[in-house]
Amino acid sequence: MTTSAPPSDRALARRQQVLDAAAECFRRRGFHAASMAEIAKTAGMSPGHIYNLFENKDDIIAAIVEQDCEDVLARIAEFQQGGALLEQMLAHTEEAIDEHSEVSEAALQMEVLAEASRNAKLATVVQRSEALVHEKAQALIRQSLGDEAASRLPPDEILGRALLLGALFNGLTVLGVRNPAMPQRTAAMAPVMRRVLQVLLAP
Amino acid sequence: MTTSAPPSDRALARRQQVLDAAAECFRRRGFHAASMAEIAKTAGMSPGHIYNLFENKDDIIAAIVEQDCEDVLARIAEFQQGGALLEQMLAHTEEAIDEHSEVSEAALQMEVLAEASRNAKLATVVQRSEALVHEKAQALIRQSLGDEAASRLPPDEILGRALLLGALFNGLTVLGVRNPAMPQRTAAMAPVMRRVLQVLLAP
Amino acid sequence: MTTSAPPSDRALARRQQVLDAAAECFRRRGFHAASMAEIAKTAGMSPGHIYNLFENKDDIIAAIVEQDCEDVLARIAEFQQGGALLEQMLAHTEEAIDEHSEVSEAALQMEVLAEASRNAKLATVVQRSEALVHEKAQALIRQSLGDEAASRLPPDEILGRALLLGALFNGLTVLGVRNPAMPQRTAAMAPVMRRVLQVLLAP
Amino acid sequence: MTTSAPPSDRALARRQQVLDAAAECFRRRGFHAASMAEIAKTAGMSPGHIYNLFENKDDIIAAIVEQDCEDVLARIAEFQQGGALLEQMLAHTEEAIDEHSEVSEAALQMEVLAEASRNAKLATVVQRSEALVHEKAQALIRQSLGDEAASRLPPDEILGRALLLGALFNGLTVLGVRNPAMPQRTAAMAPVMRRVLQVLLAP
DNA sequence: GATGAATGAGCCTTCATTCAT
DNA sequence: AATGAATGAAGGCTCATTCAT
Repeated sequence: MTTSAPPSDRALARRQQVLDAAAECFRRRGFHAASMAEIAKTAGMSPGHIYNLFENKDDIIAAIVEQDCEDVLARIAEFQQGGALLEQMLAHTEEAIDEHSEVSEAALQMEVLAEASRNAKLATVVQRSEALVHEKAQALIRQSLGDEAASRLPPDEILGRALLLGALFNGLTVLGVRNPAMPQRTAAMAPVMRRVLQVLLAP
Repeated sequence: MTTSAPPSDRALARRQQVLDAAAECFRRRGFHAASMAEIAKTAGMSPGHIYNLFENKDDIIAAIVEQDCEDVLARIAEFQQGGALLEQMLAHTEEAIDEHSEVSEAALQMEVLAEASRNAKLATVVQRSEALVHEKAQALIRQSLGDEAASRLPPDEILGRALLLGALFNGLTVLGVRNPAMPQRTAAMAPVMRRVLQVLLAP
Repeated sequence: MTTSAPPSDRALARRQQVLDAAAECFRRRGFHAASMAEIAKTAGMSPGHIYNLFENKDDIIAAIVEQDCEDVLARIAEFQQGGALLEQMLAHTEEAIDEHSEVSEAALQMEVLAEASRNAKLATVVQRSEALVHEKAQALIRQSLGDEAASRLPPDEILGRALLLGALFNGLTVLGVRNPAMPQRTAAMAPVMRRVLQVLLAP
Repeated sequence: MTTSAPPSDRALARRQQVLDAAAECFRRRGFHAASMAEIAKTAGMSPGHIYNLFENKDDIIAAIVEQDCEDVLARIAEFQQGGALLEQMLAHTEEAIDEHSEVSEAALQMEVLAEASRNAKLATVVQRSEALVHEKAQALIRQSLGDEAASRLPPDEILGRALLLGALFNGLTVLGVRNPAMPQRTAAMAPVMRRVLQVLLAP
């Protein structure tokens, strides 16, 4: 019943095909409206075979979230090697805003979160992902402040900054759905955002 | 097809029953998983009768969003009469955080947004709601700054502040789902949040 | 439970309103697609009240068929007083063709017949109507031939002619549905029809 | 959405199962009263699977009509090879009458026609079927008359004869519903019918 | 590994009919 | 006599999932 053997390389590649196809379908149609048949067709395989690679539909979206999480961690790692965090973010504020509020990606995020609030397995994945990201984010902030300065702050200060920074970016995603296509949005937000980033990242 | 006569008081009360029941079901199960039968049962009426009060299932969630919008506007109006905005928010930071990140309400919000990105009718309602709220929020910020100070700011400055403030609160909602039940969350965020609010609301 | 008192004049008029409205709705939408709500609205009364006047939806269509039958009998009676049958029909061949193949009426006829083949009550009405019409038609043919000539024919000859005449007109109705809007239809059929009528009605 | 690949032999056989089952159910209960569940059961498969073979319920009845049409065309082709048309018809008049007025088949015809007058897709199929049959019928009549004789007739004469012949047989079908089970019906009509056929098919 | 035919539970919606007023 | 709110059964259809091949 349960998969026992370790997945072969071939199986891994097939899994990735499904993940890519599913992400595309979910973005296009939403999690519920995308049918396994459609995903199978997009992935170039039969519906039945997907069940040799994934437990069920929920399992697919969980795997997508896990992969997204790794992307975010990789992103953070880049920052970590890029030197002064604050300067980097100030330099790419507009891009960051645009990227987070891109609507089709934002829609998928909402879908995932809605689903996570009542699907235990997905909730686990989402929360683990969140935990990992927060941990890294705190490390990044701490490093950016310098160890001395960081150690002089109140104990939860770094946590609070990381949480709020996360909230801010997630809020941009929500904005992407609630208010798509306002032309001056990015331009209006950027200067304000820069001041907020100062507050969150400066010593 | 649609009822043309203005709905009677009785019908209005019945509609409200359905809206309350539906909101509860959507929170509990999600929009797709909540069946009309379940909503009907919760509302204490037959499934068929719901269709005398609402066009269809989509119409129900649209009405819920409209009502939420009115609640938010009422909330903003209270602030408007409560005097200095910044002081009020600084005084209630913890409450605001807790309230926005309450998980069952947050789940419903995610559901609505996910649905809105693919359902034209709902999208219209969500976007109109967003527009109204933003308008009021800008008025509130302008009033809070004082007319002189406001007029001296760059043209999109107020817009940018309102957008970011909105994003921040929506981000708290997302946090409510991604990271439910971290005990020190509110305590850790509040001081940081207060500094951010200063940046967003001070002259 | 059962209606006991004889229907008042007012009730009779209300019944007629319903019959007219229902006939209109059935023609427009078909028997199944026309809802009692629509009929009620068209008749200018509430759905509930229709059930004070008719047993149920089937009862309405049965009453319509009965009324149609009376119309046909009246039509035959006119012919009976109009003198030579054959000459009358030859003079109005085109009209008769057009009238019988008019599509919206034809559609209703099909609906009724389809329904009659499995609704016992309606079947009774339809068959009684058919019997009455046939009887009158035979009388008409007999009268048209003259009693002497008629008496010299084989016993079932008149019956056969009446049946075939009926079939022919019903066939035009079917044609109205199977082949609506062929411009030259009437013109092409009329001369042939006249020759057939000669065969059916001449001594 | 729709299956693009050509249906396999297996699929074709399954389709036929459904068509046979549906025709039986429609005859027994009527188009509207026959449920997909009943059809599925009769066809020995699950309701869901029918939708792998047919677009929807309407599509099934359309396919039935198309098949009927082919049967009729095959019938006409037999006549075409059987030599003198008039003689053949005179020799089989009784059978033709009985066959056309067989009640359960007649009921299905009525149902189809009623439905066709309101369902665009079905209407197309019915009208195309009618057109094909008429074309063949005219060819048959023309051939039966001999080319010389046919060419000497007025231009719409053949069309008129074909239309009337069609009407006559369709009228028999209606008779099958309006007047089922009159014992002497066939015997009474046959001689009259033979004289009418002379008029329609003789030079 | 891979297919795709097949299942069947369950959903939204409609509508004839009833009944309290 | 008349209303129209309310019922609830039933229908067409979808789709995640299974399984014989």
